Amino acid sequence: MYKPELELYYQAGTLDNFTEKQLKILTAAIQIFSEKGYENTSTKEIAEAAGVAEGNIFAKFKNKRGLLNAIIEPVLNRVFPSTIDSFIQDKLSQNYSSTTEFVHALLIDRMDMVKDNDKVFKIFFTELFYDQQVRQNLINIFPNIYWQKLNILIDELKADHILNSLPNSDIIRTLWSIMGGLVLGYLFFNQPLDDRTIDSGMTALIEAIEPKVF
Amino acid sequence: MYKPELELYYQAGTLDNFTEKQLKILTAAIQIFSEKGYENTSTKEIAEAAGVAEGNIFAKFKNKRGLLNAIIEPVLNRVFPSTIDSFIQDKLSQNYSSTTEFVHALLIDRMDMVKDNDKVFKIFFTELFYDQQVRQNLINIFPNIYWQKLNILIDELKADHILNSLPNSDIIRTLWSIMGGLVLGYLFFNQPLDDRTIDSGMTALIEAIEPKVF
Amino acid sequence: MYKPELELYYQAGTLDNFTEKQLKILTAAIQIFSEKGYENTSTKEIAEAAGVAEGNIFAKFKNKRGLLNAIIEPVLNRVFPSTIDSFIQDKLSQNYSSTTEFVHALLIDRMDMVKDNDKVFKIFFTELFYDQQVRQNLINIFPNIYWQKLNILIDELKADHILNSLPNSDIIRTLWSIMGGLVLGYLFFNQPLDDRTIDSGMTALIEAIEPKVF
Amino acid sequence: MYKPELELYYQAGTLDNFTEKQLKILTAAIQIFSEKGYENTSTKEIAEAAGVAEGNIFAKFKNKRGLLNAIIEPVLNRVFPSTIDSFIQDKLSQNYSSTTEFVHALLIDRMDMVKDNDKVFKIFFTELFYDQQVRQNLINIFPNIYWQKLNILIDELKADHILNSLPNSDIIRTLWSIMGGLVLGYLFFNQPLDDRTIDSGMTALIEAIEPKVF
DNA sequence: AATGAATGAGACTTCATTCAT
DNA sequence: CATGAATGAAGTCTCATTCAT
Repeated sequence: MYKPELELYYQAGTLDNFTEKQLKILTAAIQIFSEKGYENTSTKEIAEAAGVAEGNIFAKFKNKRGLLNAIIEPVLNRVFPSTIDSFIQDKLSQNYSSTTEFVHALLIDRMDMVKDNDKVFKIFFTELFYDQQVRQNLINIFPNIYWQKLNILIDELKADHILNSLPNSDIIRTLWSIMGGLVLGYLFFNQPLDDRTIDSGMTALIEAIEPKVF
Repeated sequence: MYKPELELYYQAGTLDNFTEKQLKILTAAIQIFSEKGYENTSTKEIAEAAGVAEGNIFAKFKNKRGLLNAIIEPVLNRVFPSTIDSFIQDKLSQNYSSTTEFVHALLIDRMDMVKDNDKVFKIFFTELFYDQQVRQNLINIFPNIYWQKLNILIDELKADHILNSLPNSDIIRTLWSIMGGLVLGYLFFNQPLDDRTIDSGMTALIEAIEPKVF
Repeated sequence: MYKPELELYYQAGTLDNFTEKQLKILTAAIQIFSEKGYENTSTKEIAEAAGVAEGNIFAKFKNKRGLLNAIIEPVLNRVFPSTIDSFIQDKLSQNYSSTTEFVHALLIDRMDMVKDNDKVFKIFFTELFYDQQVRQNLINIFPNIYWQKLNILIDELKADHILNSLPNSDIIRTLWSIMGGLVLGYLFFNQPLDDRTIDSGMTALIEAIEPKVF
Repeated sequence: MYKPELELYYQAGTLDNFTEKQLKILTAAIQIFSEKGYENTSTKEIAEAAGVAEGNIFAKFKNKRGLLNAIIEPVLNRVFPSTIDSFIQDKLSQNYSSTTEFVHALLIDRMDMVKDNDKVFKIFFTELFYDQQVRQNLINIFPNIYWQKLNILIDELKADHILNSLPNSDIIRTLWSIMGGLVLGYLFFNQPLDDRTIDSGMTALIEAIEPKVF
């Protein structure tokens, strides 16, 4: 469903604006940034790996930071909003009949996306923890309206006995803690992200957020 | 129990080898590294903030990286091993009577430590995700013997019906996912780490790893 | 026959790879190194004298040492081997009829080369005495095969009564002692290296190494 | 006759003014300067090798250059003048009966001195080629009066048929070329300076400067 | 659009020297 | 006399960025 590496961009047809050399730059940058980190990579190194002249980087991406942003922004602007959107809009209409179904809908697609774009996500998370600005950008992605909708959705899922009665913020944190644990383990600590592992995370998550039955 | 910032070092009396100016450097570095990141901080900036000549940094810490290591190493060499040790040795003898008790023993002290040394931990986690070497160092902290003991301990807790029957690796991942979620949320996303929040995380963790009762 | 300063490089067309600014750097470096010595010259000083930005030095020569090597290497890799080669191969075929002729063939060209590239040779000899590595490089220039050929040649010259019966090593040392005396006197002690002086050295050398007649 | 290393100083009783620590500094400096060169040696390194505090160097020798001068000056102020003096005054009275005798008187003692103080001489020659000031100091050692006396002496030796009729400057250059070849070969190129080698140099020198017999 | 030589600010680091103790 | 922490000028080198070709 998601295909390797530049997959995140293709979907929007964004890459149509890139020349072949610019795509080489982007690919090389993703490779090297993910290996050595943004700060430890020089533009010269990227140009050499891409097989182009250094000046090309600045012609298209304005400056080095612009190149990083071109990699990070799709995660920020496309992955998160669309995730939330599909979560709220599409999935809402599906009337989950069980917590398992709900959790499943959330997890599977996202994990595939991470695996298919692992280098991009590695860069994203690295910068997320390194750069206050990136964190702020992530936070700004979610305007109040989202939180309101999300809260309404969670309240409804509670009423339907899909979620337990913990505060919404706790449910959300548990959700991204488990998801984050899987993803960061995979990206940074060579841990598996196969079906069994995802299932296991799903089980833990369900236990934590489903209503207790008596 | 743990007191602010340089607390991590004091315990071992390590700071006895530091002159007053060197302590000022360390304090300034912790402050600025945690704000702007290691790569975005110049040694000149640190020296100015510390009110000393730049050369002092290199006299004591050899180079800029040595200064970072002086901040990170206590987390690596003292926090983690002692945590594991106390977890395995001390706690083992306590014969936990419930999952709640077991989880409580793990969480509370560590969270206090994070709160009291938040800048140091922020630097640590930032570098953990930024620097492959730091990750390797963290991994090397845990020799095989630890994993063996840990597995034995978990097996015993399973037999005592303190933990459920999931694979040990899943239990461990759930454990540090929930803990990590609390800590990273606190350090990087301005989320609370008060007693209520910790309790909530504890509850989620317990639900996920305690045995199901019928 | 040899023309001033960068002559040593031109012969090989090596300088085709140099931009105008890089040539200015090389020329300035030769000038200042020969005046003040490598260690007492800053890259900033060279850049200013060359009228270029300091960064250019490192773009072409990698580091300060690389700049020195670019000056020294032609002496090492081109002057010495070619001297030996021509000495062994070309000259051998000429069937010297007298010691004078033999000595003349050795001395004249080399002395002209020294005079035309005096700054470069001054730097070379300074570093030769200052730096163990340069000495080692010089020694490595002469593989065993050279020494074997040289010994064979000397033996033949002995048989032809061109050289006396002293041990080969003594003949060689006398040869470079006299030559070195002329060169070092010229380069470092403002002594003349005109035809008369060279002739005088030649005479002394011949007296020392020609066979005695009875 | 000359004993190792600090021998050059002892003779004058100069070392009476040195404390034990200062002697250690001097010894360490001679060792390290001769190995790595003056510019590549830090005062800290010397202090550590001497087992004293860095400040001691400056208390006695004023600055780093003062330490170098303390090593070089004895060569300059004691070795050369006394050599010349003894050459002119003492030896003159001996009425050499042959060139061999004359050369022998010059060479033997000097060579022993070099061997017994090899590190000091290595430093001296290195600096001689590296530093214009040292060369000037060496030249200044010989006031005109010396040259006049030397010329008179050489003229007398010519009249006595001890030396040939070459210009005095040529005789002098040949003399120090051969001597220099022996010494520099020994100090910088691991060549022997044993009796046989010295004899061989002596022979070459004699051939070059003795009168031709018919 | 593409090149890569050139720039120069600023980074890290070294090190001779000072001086309070 | 002895110490070594502290200084800060000066050094080498990196690197994002510009711009003429």
